[in-house]
Amino acid sequence: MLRISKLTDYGTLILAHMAGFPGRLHSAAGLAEALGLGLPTVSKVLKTLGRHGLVSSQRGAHGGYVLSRPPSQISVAEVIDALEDQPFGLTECSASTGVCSMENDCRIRDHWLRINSAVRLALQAVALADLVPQQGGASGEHRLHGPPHLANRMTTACLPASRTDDQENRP
Amino acid sequence: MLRISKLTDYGTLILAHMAGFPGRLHSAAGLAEALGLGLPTVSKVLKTLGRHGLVSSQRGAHGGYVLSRPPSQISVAEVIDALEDQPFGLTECSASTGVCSMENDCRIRDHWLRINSAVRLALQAVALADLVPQQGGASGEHRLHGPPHLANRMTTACLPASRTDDQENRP
DNA sequence: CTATACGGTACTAATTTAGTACTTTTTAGC
DNA sequence: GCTAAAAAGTACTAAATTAGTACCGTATAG
Repeated sequence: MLRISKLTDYGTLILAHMAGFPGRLHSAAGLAEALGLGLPTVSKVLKTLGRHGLVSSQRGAHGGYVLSRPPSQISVAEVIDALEDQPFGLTECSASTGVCSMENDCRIRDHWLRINSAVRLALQAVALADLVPQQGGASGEHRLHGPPHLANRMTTACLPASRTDDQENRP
Repeated sequence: MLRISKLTDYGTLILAHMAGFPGRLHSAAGLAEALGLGLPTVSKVLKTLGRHGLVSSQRGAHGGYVLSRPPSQISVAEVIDALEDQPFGLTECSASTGVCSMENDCRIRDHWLRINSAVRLALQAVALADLVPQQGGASGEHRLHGPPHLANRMTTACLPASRTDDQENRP
């Protein structure tokens, strides 16, 4: 339903948070704390982001993650590409070729391809740096931390969020 | 994952097909046949589209469905609104208010709202008439039927946004 | 050499989506 | 009227996805 998955939402949040501290090393545990997310979940997301080259990792004690590139050089589209399993596209036929037997005869496909491009351009136009309001600094000027609970902010349109109070459903 | 559901995809296909025969009454069975989809499924989609006013129905023997408005006046965004359960929005927080406890503190939310708007605009810009290639023009030759199987053509779509100036590139 | 922290894989559970079945209402045609 | 075609409504079952968790392996600072 035109929604991004929760993990992608978490990823965006994590990266936007990191974008507020350019160059700083963040441990998965620290990020989980700061954002109010579960450690296993944050870990999972960071591993995936690392595999896609959006963050670089430093293993061992005192290790952690850093953005691989300046926040202005990483777009939301890339975050989505990294975290969503399927290739970008509103319809499967617009994401890959050969999945639909109607393909050659389908008059709608070309249009989906165009619609996809438009959507993608819009997403490419937004960089992580744009998601950090008072970012200019670099040091801890923003307060993103705190007891966050965005338990379920993401989803596209959808998520259930369930909770409302502070800690409950966060494992 | 930024994808539209299959039912929405079917709906788009059905409506685009109908758009090729303006004013003509189509029975659910006839459409199912022409598009190679299951009758129960087509019925379900048409009922929903009817409830949202995109098609008008005529009950009883020789009944059927017709587009409620000219194909140029129905946008893809409306089709999505009618068939997707959740309200439009890439993230839940951008679709509704009050679902996320971080809301007031979330710096990312405003951006998601902007991104949503951009995506939505892109979808509103495409009308059913645009999905019927040789339609208004004159040839009435379209052959959309056949054994279709659009098994899963639709899926993710991601969303978009807009921010940076445009670089729109129209593929 | 030990504690910390990332990396990979696999599994289970929950949520969503799709599809189907059955019943009711409406209307054209005999 | 009666009958058949066709939409409308409701509910349920099954399938597919997503989310979250666990566990084990590897690297490194002190």
